[in-house]
Amino acid sequence: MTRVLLDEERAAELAEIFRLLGDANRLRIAVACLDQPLCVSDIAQQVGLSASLVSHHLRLLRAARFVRAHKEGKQVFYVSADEQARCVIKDMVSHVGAHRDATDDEG
Amino acid sequence: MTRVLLDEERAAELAEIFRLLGDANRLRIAVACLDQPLCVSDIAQQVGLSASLVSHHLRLLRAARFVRAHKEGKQVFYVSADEQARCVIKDMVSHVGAHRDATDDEG
DNA sequence: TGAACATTTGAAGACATATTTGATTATAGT
DNA sequence: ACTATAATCAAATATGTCTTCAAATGTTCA
Repeated sequence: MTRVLLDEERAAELAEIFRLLGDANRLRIAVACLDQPLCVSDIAQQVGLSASLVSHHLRLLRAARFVRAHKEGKQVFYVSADEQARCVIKDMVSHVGAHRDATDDEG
Repeated sequence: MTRVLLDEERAAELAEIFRLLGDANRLRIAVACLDQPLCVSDIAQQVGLSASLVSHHLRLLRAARFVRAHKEGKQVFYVSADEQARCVIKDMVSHVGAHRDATDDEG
């Protein structure tokens, strides 16, 4: 049997991650950046939110190292920070039984 | 390549789960109930919170079917609802790299 | 320099949530 | 019936968060 231990400090860390993904808009933004870098306005259009609001959420996601950003001219592209960030989301999505799509050529 | 798709409705569902675990106290309560049923006062003592507050959080966890309850005399015991609920937490904990303990004989 | 675009920032408002406190219900034992 | 314990509930406070809006920053191009 495997017991999960969780002291106060670790609980706070873990809860912080959960809390961050606990907003539907922010979660959709995080998911949008899973597979390829997207600029703010593209994300905004994809999730149907204002660029300002998306930027606000991206700042939080970046602060928690869920996404990283790089600049190209006027635009700033955001993408999942690393494989662990992707795993956390993908595993959870599959846990809850969301749809997956094996296609590669449609976006 | 596997793309994760997330429509608005599904994002809201998933975010709801994340949000629920996004509070450190509530997360610790959920973790405490992972392996064995515990009554409210035991949980309260274990996490260092008032019984009232623990009860409050347990109500939310139960509403989301993260835990289930059964009564024994004056006490109400809470335990993780099912294997999926346990997986969601344990996977996340391991993702973040929390301690695990393989012992069986200490409580 | 000036205009147009992309993004960020700060402040304000609306809204939701966590926590405390005291009262209330339910159960067991005397 | 009375007491003690366990848990829940309701109201109130405090705290935090999401969102919007307007202004500001930085970039490209003419």
